[in-house]
Amino acid sequence: MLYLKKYFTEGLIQFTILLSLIGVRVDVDTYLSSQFPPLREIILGPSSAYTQTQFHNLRNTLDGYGIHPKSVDLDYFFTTRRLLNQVRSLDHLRVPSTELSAWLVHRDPESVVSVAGQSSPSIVLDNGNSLEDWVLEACSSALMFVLKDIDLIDILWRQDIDLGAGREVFDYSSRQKESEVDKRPQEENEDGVEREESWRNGINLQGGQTHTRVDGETGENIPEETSLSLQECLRLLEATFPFGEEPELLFSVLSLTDHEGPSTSQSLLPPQLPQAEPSLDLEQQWQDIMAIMELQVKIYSLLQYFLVPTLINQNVSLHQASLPSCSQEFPHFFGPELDSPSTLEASGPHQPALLSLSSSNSSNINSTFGATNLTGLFLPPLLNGTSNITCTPVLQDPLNSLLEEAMLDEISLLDLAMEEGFSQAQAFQLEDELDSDSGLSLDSSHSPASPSSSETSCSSSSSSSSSTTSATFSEEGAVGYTTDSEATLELEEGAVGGYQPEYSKFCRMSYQDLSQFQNLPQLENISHNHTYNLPLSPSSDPEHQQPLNTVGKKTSRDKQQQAKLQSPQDFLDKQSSRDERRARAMKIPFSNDKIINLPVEEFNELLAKHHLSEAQLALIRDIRRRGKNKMAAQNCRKRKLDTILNLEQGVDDLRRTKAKLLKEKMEFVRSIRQMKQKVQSLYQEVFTQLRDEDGRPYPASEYSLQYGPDGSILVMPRSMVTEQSRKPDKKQKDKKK
DNA sequence: ACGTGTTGTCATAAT
DNA sequence: GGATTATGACAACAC
Repeated sequence: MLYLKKYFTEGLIQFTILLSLIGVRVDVDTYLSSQFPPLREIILGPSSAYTQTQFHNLRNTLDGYGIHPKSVDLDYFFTTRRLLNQVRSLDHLRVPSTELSAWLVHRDPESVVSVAGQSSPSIVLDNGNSLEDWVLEACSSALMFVLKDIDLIDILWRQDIDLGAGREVFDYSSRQKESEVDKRPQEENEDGVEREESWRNGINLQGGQTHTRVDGETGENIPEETSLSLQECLRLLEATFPFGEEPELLFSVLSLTDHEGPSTSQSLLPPQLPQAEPSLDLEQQWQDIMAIMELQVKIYSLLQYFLVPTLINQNVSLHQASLPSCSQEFPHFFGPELDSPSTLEASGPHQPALLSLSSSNSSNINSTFGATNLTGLFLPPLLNGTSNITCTPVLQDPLNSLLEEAMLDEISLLDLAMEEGFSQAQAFQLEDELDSDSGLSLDSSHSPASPSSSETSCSSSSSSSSSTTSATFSEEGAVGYTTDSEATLELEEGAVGGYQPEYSKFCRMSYQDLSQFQNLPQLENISHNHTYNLPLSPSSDPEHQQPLNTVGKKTSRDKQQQAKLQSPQDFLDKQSSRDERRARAMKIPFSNDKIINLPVEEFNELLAKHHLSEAQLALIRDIRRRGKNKMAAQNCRKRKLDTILNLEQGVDDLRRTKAKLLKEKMEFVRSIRQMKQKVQSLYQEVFTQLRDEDGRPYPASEYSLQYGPDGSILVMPRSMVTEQSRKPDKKQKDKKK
């Protein structure tokens, strides 16, 4: 059981991320919600650590967790939670819910590009399945991606064969042919139709139990049965794709996989692979997964050699396909961060992704759990330093889409830099602009009132509940209390008791709550030594005043103050708020806490019970007004701060969106440019083959092809075209085409 | 001494 | 209309 638990706690997160990277959506909700609530908390974030507190309202709730109808908590609670989740989701790798679906690129008999995961039923992880089955499924999926990539390379080769002039048998051990193909993208128009068809056949991938191979000579689909086991595949791949070797080796493998016996020519595994290899232990599977990832990186890097411009025009993701050299041009974009010690630490064996997840917040996600670091988590430094995955030309596979979402920012920068000819300095500038704050210096990780700090405080206090300090906090729920003795007093008096302990359970903190922890070592540098006259504090009763700092070691300032004190009464006066001192001076017979926090009816009853002078009544009303206003001011400030933070986040979101849209725009522009080139080449080809009645070619200087309104194509003298084009602009565009 | 951040308080408007 | 809340402005205070 420990064995399983170890893998679950340390490996589940990594597995989830890994599988997400390779295109497998994992349902972790079942596990997280029913079995591992802490994990869910770590991944999805604390649920309510960023909500403000209104002490006077808590007493009206059943358990301290409810929200007063008039409280801003009501909408603020949900809004904050939602926004926080959104913020977290921005940079976190998203953990999809409710299903495990493997995108298995497959090849179907209808010669249509399809992705199995889009239509195939999802594999839902339920608790009935063993983890081993799940792991094996994952391995199978990962392997299928590797093999899919082999198919892709295979296809590319067949593409070259089909497009070759003589359809000669290709020498797989030579890349000379590839270079030749590279050099003649425009010379194959004669074979364009067939080439298109060949491409469709070649790219026709499918996952499943059968592997349909496209015959290089006839173009027919040849179904093949597959029986290669996971181990066999891994051994084959590992033995054949050693790192650092030349691409020629890959060709040899492709030759084997495509043309030799059944033991090597079948690439896709049956989904019931766990049954095929039930003896594989989890560690082996994990190593296999890592090996697969490494192999994928290798294959992706090798794929860069194969991309030819003609393929870009087919069905290859343009922006992916056009980045074959980005790793060489911009290694520093990913390299330093990936190789940074923090990344290595985060991906260490003892604290894998968990620490990064739990400690990250909206402001430092990029540095702890960003997409870039995700690659760093799973890719060997030597390879991920070149970020092959992000820049690798691949077909429209789920890895691509997932990576694109997770690494959008970085990729966008790279794309912008390369596509638009940005200088590296410009790219860095844009990156800094995207990453930088809005100048407000509201990094939540440093703000005492920020959600992250609140969460930290909560976790720290709850995690050390055995200590004297936090014991006071957790037992009395005295968030915001000045002393634990006061809390005890409050309980004894029962004035507003009954809700503080429940309140503490949920670790909700008010705006000023951090003052409670100012003596905690880890928080000493955060909070000033302001002592609040908090509404819940019963310290207003002079007779019950106790020295402060019973919850921790005294600060030097407190010691100095205490040294200066000449009497206990002076000390009490020093520690009391002005209103408390006034109340004491006026001999108000009840606490300021009651004055401030009692509901109006009880407050009036309280006043009626005692015979008070006008001065006392006026002071009591002032105390109540000021006390409520003080809380209101605190809430107001907290709201203001939150608003600023949210706006800041909104600015970041908009910047990301802008970068994404810019990237898409560049892709479209490039696509249009390529289409125009293609149309132009077709135009030239058609035009040069046109002959007049005498069999002579039309001189290009005098004639041009024009699209008729009914779709026909006409040969027109340029003089006529010029006249027509003077009127509408559209025709001029047509003329250019 | 000065700047900055935090907090309490007041005045006022809004609820 | 009174009670409460929200918020800008100011002052006091701590660092």
